[in-house]
Amino acid sequence: MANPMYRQIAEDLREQIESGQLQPGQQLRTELELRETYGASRNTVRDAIKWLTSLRLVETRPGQGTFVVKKIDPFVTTLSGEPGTGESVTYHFQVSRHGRKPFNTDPQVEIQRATSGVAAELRLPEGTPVISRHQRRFIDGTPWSLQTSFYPRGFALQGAEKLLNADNIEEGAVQYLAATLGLKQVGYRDWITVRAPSAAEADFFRLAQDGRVAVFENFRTAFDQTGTPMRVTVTVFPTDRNQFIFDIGDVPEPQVPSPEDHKS
Amino acid sequence: MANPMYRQIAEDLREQIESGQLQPGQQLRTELELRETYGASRNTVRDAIKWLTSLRLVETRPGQGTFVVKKIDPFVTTLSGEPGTGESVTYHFQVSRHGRKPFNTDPQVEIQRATSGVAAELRLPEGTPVISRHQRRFIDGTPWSLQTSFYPRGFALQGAEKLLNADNIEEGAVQYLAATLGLKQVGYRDWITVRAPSAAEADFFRLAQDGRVAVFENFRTAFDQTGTPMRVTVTVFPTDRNQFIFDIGDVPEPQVPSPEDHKS
DNA sequence: GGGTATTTGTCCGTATGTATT
DNA sequence: AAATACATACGGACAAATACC
Repeated sequence: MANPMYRQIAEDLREQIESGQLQPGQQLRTELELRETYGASRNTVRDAIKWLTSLRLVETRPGQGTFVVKKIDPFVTTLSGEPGTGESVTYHFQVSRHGRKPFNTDPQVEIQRATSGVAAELRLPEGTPVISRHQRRFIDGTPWSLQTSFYPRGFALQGAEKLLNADNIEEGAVQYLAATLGLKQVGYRDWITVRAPSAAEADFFRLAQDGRVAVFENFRTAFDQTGTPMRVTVTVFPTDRNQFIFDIGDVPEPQVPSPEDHKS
Repeated sequence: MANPMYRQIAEDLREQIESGQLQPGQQLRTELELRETYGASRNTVRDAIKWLTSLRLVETRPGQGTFVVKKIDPFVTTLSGEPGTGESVTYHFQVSRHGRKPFNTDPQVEIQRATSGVAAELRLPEGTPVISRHQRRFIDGTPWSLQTSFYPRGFALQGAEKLLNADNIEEGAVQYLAATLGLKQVGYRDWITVRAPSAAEADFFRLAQDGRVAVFENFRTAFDQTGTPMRVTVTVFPTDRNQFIFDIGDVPEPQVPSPEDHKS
């Protein structure tokens, strides 16, 4: 089947991993030992390990060894909250259900020119200045997501000055905009894609730089009562530790669904 | 920065790709030529190419060369249809909006024992026999998704015999179950994860076997008017050609959003 | 169909560097 | 400081896939 020798070695090791003979977190035998075991050269053994690395089954640590990857207990985020609920509230709710502690850095606020994507969503000409509020978000100390919200700059001039403050808006941006500008968020659209992380993202999330772990990118466009987009939020999540739930229509209470149950 | 030579070579090639100097689909110079260009050994050049491969920037074709990956015009699927709408209808609607032609194989119907995940979602004991209906789905000839729906076996005995037929249920399974068993689908929960493809999945989707392109796995649990799960649908989509939309609350009409606009 | 040139894939051996313990 | 283990880099040989004549 898998003719080349390095694939056969990889297949053998893979079976040991998937059968539980090699446990998550456990160290494999060293390259020199595996060379003896399989009667191959060290480079061929390394090719086998690279193959398993690409499959995200093992990871190598210089000076230490090769280890079976530990599955991260995933962060499960319900993205279908109430339409009038902002991101922070929605996320906070979901996360605290698991008894986990989220932590957000204070937002980094900038006036930026809208990129084509953000401009199109906000129905503004490309390059229009917008308010950008960027946050890094952790759960129990683990890097969880990078989030940037974009608002039309006019919002700040029309009475929503807090958007320009580098503080969390305690009452939530949704409530704040409703109170100050009379903008009610009546709905939103989530657009979910997957791509390779940028170098900065890989660094923040402590992912390998080679892109083997991808990231979700979620574009959320929120609409006010007139059907006008009032905000675009871009959130990036590593795919190795995040899962999402959307409830559509009438769905009974969660029963604390366990991610462990979700395997084909 | 990226000290090792192969990373420097990779970085140089990457800039050529991202600057557009090397166009999608275009062939890179051969390994032998790059060896001359960079004054490195062929193996070092190959390491650089492997790095770019892992980042999904290039792909190699034996006997032909190395090519800049072409971005696939993505299939955008709206997963938040009406709660009373089945998968086939929802997907069909979305896809035809783009003037694309979906094609589903006839379902492969089996009685299987529920795995732990499916059993938990259907609230059945693990190992309970369930009806499994599996389809391969294409758009314009491109492998698009693999879908398996699971129903309690009792449904067939109670009057919904068509569930056991290896034919598409023309009126849609949702309408059929409403007509025969009085089960109205009032809502569903989508649970979205990302993982490496199995060998069979990589084969079907024509993905590399090394898992560098991941797949979405969506677990959809549908509920009837009593809040009881009536179906679990597991759908697998390659992440290199699929994106998803969820509309929550009041969202204005699509305006045919272009995926090209969605880049950070 | 067969043969040849081209290009990537596999496998080996060796030497040295770097990270960790 | 020494030992261990993976990372980088080189050079060489042959195999396999593809394209072209």
